[in-house]
Amino acid sequence: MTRSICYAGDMRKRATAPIRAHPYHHGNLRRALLDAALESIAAAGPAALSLRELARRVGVSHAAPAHHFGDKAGLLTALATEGYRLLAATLREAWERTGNFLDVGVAYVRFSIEHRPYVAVMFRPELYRAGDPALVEARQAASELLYGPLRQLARDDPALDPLRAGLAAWSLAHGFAELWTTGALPPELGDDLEQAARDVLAYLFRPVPPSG
Amino acid sequence: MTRSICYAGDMRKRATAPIRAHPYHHGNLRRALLDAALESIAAAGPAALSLRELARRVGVSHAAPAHHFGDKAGLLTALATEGYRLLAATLREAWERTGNFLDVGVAYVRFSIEHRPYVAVMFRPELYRAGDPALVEARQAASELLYGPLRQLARDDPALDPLRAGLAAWSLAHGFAELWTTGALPPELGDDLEQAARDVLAYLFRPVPPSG
DNA sequence: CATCCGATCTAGACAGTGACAAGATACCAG
DNA sequence: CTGGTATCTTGTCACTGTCTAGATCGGATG
Repeated sequence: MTRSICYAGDMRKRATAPIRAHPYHHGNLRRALLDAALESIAAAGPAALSLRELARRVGVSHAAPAHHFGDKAGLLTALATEGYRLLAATLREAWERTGNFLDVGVAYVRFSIEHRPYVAVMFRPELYRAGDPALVEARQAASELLYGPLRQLARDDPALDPLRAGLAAWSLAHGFAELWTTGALPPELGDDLEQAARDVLAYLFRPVPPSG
Repeated sequence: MTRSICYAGDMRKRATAPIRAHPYHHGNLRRALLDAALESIAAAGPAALSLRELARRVGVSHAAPAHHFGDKAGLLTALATEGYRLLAATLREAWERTGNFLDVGVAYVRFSIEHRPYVAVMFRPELYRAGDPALVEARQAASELLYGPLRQLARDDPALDPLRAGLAAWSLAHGFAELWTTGALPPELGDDLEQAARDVLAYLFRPVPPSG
């Protein structure tokens, strides 16, 4: 989470207006609500999310969120979209930096853990509007970055079906991340996520030449 | 779901009492509520679950569920426990019937799809009491059935770390099932779950002898 | 500078929810 | 028949999401 939060008591406001606890216009309420939602989800999951509590925490009235997101589902749709964009950026960076397929998988796992609030929403489509155009576009972009590297790998090994092999890799990374976050994993695995992910992911495509 | 449901208008009641729409004692309210919950979760996910609506659908007062489960979390704890027991039975059956490791994975995927309501609760520990003794026991039993077959496989191939290899298999099956249910998979994969799962799971341990 | 207009936020109200307390009913052991 | 306990009901409370109407601000237009 690299974004900075712009709260109500912003310095810009104080220069022109007398000190007020609650200026009428927040400045960047949309972002503040999203950040508050991420915090809340990190603490108690998306099911326990309360729009009114977000509003309280940010210092606006209970109906203010509705204007920016229309709906609770609207807010979660925005979060999911942002999550898919962030995921796509993460995967692209990993692929361009290492050119290594395994590292993309590890990056996927790391993203799932470090940005758990996003992922907790992204893969619960019943919570948001899964047909939203911006969301669909962001999701497809992220998906493409998962399959792209695989197509390249399939050129070297004709026995590899890029679709199913990619799906296997995606499933493996996704499942490992989910099992890790739900705490379902045995403690003998240790707490070094990076190493554990690498060890486990390596079981896929073992016979494939060094790059994998 | 092999259990039969005992609803309010049971024949036994009618013999001794005049025809009543709502006899005071339901007969098997606990099971009826669990079944209603499964239906509701199948339709709208566990987040949208409403105890009062369950009570209405079963034909009891809004506070009746509290007596059997104490709490909404209590009901979900019961569901998760039951889910883990069912999963354990499914995996055991698959392993004893086929002795094939891949088939256990396929059974896991099939369970995740066919009993989606259970799984939707089981892997969202923030929704229930994850420390509940009965639940912990059921979860460990299911987990053991995932690792057991792997230990046997590791005897043939010393290079196999049973823990991490088992985790890879579990992650792969779990991730595939989750991606399938969220509809995140490309349509080119077809709609034959059994075949798709087999194809994808087969990418793990390819070099391992035929039994895997 | 004055004015208007749209974007942003507030205030109030409503039905629905989970949880709690107190009471009613049914069943069962004695 | 009777007392006691498990089961269920009724009433209530604070809280939530959503809807309505209204207040306030900021910036563009004249």
